[in-house]
Amino acid sequence: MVKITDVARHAGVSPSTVSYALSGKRPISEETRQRVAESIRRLGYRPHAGARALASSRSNVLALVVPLRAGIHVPVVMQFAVSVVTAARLHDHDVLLLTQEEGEEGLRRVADTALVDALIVMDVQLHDPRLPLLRALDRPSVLIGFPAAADGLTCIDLDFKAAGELCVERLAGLGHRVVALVGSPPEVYVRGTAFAQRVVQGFTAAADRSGLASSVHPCEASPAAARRVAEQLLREQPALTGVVVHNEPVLEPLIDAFGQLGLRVPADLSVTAICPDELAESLRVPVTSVAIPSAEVGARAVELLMNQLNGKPASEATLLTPRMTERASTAPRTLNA
Amino acid sequence: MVKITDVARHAGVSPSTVSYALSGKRPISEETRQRVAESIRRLGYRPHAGARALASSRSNVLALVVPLRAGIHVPVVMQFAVSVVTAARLHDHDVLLLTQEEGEEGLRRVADTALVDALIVMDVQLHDPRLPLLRALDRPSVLIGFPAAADGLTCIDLDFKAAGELCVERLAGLGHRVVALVGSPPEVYVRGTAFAQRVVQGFTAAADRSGLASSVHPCEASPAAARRVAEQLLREQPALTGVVVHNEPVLEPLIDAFGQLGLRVPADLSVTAICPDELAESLRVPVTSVAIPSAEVGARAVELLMNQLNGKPASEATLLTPRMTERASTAPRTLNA
DNA sequence: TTCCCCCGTCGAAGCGCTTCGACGTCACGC
DNA sequence: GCGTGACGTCGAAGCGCTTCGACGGGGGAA
Repeated sequence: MVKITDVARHAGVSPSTVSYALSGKRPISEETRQRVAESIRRLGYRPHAGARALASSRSNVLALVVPLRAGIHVPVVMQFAVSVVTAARLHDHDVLLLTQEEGEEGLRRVADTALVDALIVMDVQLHDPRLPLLRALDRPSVLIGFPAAADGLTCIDLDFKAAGELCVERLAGLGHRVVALVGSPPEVYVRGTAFAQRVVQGFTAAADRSGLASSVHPCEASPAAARRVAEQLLREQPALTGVVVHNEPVLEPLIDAFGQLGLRVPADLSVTAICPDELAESLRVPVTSVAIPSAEVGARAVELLMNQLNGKPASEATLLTPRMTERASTAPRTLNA
Repeated sequence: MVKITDVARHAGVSPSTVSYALSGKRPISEETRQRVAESIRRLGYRPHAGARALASSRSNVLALVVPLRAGIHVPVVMQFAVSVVTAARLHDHDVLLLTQEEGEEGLRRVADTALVDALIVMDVQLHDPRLPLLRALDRPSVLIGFPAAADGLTCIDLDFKAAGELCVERLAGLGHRVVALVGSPPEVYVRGTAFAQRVVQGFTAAADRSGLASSVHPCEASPAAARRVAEQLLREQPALTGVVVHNEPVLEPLIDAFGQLGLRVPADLSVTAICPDELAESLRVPVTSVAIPSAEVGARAVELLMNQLNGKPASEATLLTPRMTERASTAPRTLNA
């Protein structure tokens, strides 16, 4: 293994000079820098990560905790993970993958052993048991999602409340008067997953504000459940002309089910969704949707951590403004009349 | 930060004794071990990962390279990643997540900096450009999937050829005489993804052996493409009664498309698939399928690495025997006659 | 009884890097 | 002309851990 002393000897400088040439933490003359760079290239030198971590107390690794629970949409998680890795690499950091299964002990372990410099935690619950730990840890962390009390914690997420509102307002703007929200599976609400609840809040608030009749329906992630919800909606709200869907796997089956029940989208029924753009675009009837910007959230989360690692003050809350893309699933109600 | 010398002092032993008590690499009396354990508990000691890595030249971290390409089914990747993390933890290792985007340089980096002890590489191509590098690297690696020449490399995967055969044989056993394979998107074959090609081989070989008329159809991962393939199949092979699907996102749309074209599954058409069990089970018509055992592959991959890290000889090839689960999508051809 | 060897423990020497203080040199301002 | 800094570099001191050789004591073999 070629080490820093080998490079130093080869370049005719001291090891510390090589180190400074590499880190830029002290001025090094252009000529020396060149010579060092050349020696590094020639010898194929790679600094030893462990030695570096020990000496600098920086591992240049971030922990990413991914959820495994029922009811979360896997591709979104994956896309998010990838964007975190990509963003981290831009800052010369790597990403350690932890599963939620590891729990608080896992977080404590990677933090206390100095395996990682900072943590990103996904799928935050309203009253997440990990919050006290994250506050107490001596390393910065970013939560994806907002718990009930976010004080002292850095959080980021799509503004799901605004997303819910946006979906309703769009329908209201098209003249729809009776709307329903088809939401995530019941267990997601039961365990207090913040983003799901926020969508409900936004949906309800906006419906009330606009004077719409509205209802909320959690829905299992299966075609059969979608079918049941569709039937139930027609039964209970015969005047229904607008549906907001916040449940990726159910979006397509639900539209199918409405179709089989004689309701065409968008002729008889307008649908808006909160889901990744790729999903919304790929359906038979492309769906007007609020995007879940996983890539942006991931990148921003990394930026927030980097700021903290570089001693900048931690901004507490970052809510990303939802953006809606008009597609083929929405139409003015006048057409249905 | 509490360090090993603190523990040693508190327990009235030397640091090396603490180290040996922890690692078990030398005999330590039960009494001393107890005392050390108690001190560790009391002081909340956690060994510094970097220091450990430096001194022992073992980071206890594995690299996992995940694919990002088009045409791969994301949930399978995610499930695999999770199983790798879980298995790694059982061996006191963590997992560093790399994207394929990082390429060979990424592999070299984490290996040469001693950031990781070993690597797991997914989505191996038949002529993967990373193979020479992996052979040359001074740390062990396991490939998920088989390249054209696997010599000197440890590989593991489902036996996709056998899986393709199994699907055909099942259909043949039910009396079907004309079969088709609906495969992965064209780009997957173009770039020489081993498992996709192996399925085709198995499918064709088994069909020939059984004297079946057969055809192979790559298919984009969209409902529209599924529809087109369904129409094409009916046109070109009117006598078709058996279909093998190796393309997760297309499985459901394809069955739907056949339905709309007047072919009921399994009454008119028997379908077998190679896909995760969860997918096969969740469809309207649960599909007879060969499971993709991501969890098992992940766990086994980790075991293989651990063996190599512990100095045991590296087994070269591990092919997992495919297992088929009978579900509702297959029926004897006599029924259709 | 004597010799060996194994058990249990210690001390010291690193592992390869970063960082701190120090030092010489040079340019500048007064 | 000399103090003052900034610049560029060096040497040494660790960072916290593992591991190697050594050593005293006790038990079994001879």
